[in-house]
Amino acid sequence: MAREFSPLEKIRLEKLEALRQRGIEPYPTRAERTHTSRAAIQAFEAVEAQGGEAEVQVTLAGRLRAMRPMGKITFAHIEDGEGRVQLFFRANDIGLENLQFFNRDFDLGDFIQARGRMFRTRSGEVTLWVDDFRMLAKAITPLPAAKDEVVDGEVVSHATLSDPETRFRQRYADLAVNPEVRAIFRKRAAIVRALRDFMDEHDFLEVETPILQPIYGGAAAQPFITHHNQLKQDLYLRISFELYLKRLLVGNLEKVYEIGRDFRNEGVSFKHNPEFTQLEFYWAYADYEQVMALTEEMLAFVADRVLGRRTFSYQGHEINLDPPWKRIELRQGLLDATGIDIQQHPTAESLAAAMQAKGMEPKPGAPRGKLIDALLSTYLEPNLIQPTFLYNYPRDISPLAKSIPGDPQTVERFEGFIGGMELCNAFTELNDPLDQEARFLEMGRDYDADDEERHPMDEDYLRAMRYGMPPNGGFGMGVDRLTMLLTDQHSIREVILFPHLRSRGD
RNA sequence: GGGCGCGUAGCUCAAUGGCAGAGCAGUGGCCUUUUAAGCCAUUGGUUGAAGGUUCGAGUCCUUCCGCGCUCACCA
Repeated sequence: MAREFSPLEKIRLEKLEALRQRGIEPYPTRAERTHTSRAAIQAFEAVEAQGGEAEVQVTLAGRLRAMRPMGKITFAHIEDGEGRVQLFFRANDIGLENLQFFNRDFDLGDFIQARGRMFRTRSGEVTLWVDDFRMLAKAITPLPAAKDEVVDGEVVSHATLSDPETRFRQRYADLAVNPEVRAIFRKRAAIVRALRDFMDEHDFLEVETPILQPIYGGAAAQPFITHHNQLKQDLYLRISFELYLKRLLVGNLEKVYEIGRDFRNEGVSFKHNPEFTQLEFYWAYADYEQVMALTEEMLAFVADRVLGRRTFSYQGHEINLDPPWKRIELRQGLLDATGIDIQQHPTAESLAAAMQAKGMEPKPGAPRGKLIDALLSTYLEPNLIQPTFLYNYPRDISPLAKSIPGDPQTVERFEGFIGGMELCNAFTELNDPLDQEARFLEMGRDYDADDEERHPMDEDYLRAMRYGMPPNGGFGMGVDRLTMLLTDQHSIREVILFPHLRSRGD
């Protein structure tokens, strides 16, 4: 099917043809630039501040974002990676014919290059006085461009692209016209950089482990399934890094971390995307208390680096990342929030009865761990605004965590919450291969690999553990959620460049 | 997957069941320090798609597509 151009696009295609008729290549191979917008303005202001007469000659490049032709002069703004700068064209300098050429055949959205000297206009804006200009790349489709107005020094945009569907499907257009969106992703990059620096500075080794896995594990999520043609083998996209990273501890890599993508074939929501970025680390000879302390240190470090301070606003709440975080034992937290002591209810039946007695509606047939998880999600999580660790979780929802000595039903596990949202999950890792095998069996893994209904036993992981795994603490954190917090975004889609959307036949 | 809501020009939005509109963008013209520049003129629509009710549907009904919120799901 041939591309259908809109009427607006057809006009621009005519201009493209007009350029070619003049012998001008609308997509030249090379560009020139001596200064960014900001550098040019700063260079001029520096000369100005010294009272100097020296001319600041520059060649700038960027995207045309505003044009104001006024007879025999034209003002325009171009935008580059650092900001905007005004251009001033005058028929006296470039010739009337060239000015009209610019006004007629150049459009908003085109990339251009302009040479000249910097000056300050009567109304005070540092501007490029253009003596030569050139097309760098013609835009055929008009940007959904807003018009900006400066009111009391604040930029007010009118008719900005705001439809979420268009913004996410055409993120390039969103980024091109919404500078605050670009700022979010710059901040995200700074967050990831800070996390990496923190781990490196603490002597953790960055590693990469398989995304395509014959047996998935490390979390209780549904996987995506794919297929290797030549090997005639189904493979899963990983749902966590955990089991591979802990194999590395068996290999005497004492401190390892990975930052990468996980894939979970589950519901999409404002805090769930099917693929998301996680940081996991495993730390030999540490326990969950040490991991808790390192978590506090890490987030304070990231905040210092990225924000320059440890407080920030999230959805109307002032959050403070100064250590130490609040610590609440899960049992006590649930007791305070619901009046139910989970310790008094060692079975699902007993706990469900207690919940019913409180007027709750526990899901029929749910195991005890699920009921506790539901209580946590409903009665605790939404209220955990300031950084808080919930710790000591029931064993039956934590098959990879080690029990508390003397309390086999409770494991050394914590989750960190900020802004009413789960951010991280960590525990003292189970390193007893026989106990691990028993837990896998309890969780429904099976040695009978022929039965497709059952999740196969990860025998290789157990073999690794049998070689001996040092005691260790492990940690996982959603990098997207951390970015949501530090950029004050309610939706995970706002911090993922190309969030998952249902495909559409265009 | 369930419930609720939304989908109108390139963008942002109007339109009691009764002629589909505005601002910006676009096009033509005037304008030599403007900055949402201004002034004059003007183009632009399968109202997400398909059916139905009605003399008449952007509006009401059904189905479908997509998006949002929410619930469920989610160690």
